[in-house]
Amino acid sequence: MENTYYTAKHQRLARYAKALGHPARVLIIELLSRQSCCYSGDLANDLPIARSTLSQHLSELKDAGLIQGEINPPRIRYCLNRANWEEAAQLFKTLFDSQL
Amino acid sequence: MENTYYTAKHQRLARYAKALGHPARVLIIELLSRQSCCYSGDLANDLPIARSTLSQHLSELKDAGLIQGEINPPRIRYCLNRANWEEAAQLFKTLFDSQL
DNA sequence: TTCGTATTTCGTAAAAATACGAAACAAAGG
DNA sequence: CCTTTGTTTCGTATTTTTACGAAATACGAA
Repeated sequence: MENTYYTAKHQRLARYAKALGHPARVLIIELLSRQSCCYSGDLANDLPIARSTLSQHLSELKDAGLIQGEINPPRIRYCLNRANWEEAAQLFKTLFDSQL
Repeated sequence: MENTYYTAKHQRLARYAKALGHPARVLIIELLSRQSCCYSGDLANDLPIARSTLSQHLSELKDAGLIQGEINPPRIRYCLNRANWEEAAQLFKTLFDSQL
């Protein structure tokens, strides 16, 4: 991590961008940002992928910090991680605003 | 492409996001958006990777439509693709603004 | 306790991304 | 023509991503 070339911001931005780098994850995020929270099963109905694959995508979004899941047995409720979502929004905004 | 789940916007957003999903590419884009255009060799000095690897990253950004290169022998001048950059900015903005 | 529901983890396979150095290329200058 | 310069393409190796179905887990209800 002792890299003088990439700053923490570069790395975080890349991390968030990568998490959004698949249409399924974009759709998941879009659904979550519109209707607050969702259960994995509800998401499964809106996506053309196996539930295990959906679970993997959810894990990636979670690892990147964009979403969080709270257990609500026997289901798991996924919501945006608002704090990180705000950070990501800010990082992207700064990048896009920096043009001449 | 006949997928009723992912819209064209989801796919384009994912494409742009994926292109930004590596710190080297974030840095490249940041440099380009700040100082209009750059030569590949100049970028090489700011990045901790081999020139051939840089060339690959530039190709990916070009394939995603975020940058364009114009030949200026014996060098190649890379610039942002402004139209697509605007589109990407708009797509991200819409995504981030759609929260409750 | 056994069953049913919701979801994840495991095992695995195939494809894509990342990286490097060597070689190729294209154009200008000697 | 030969060399130098800037850059890309090729060949290759390693790692990561994407995807699926089967099995495991966790919990409430019967």
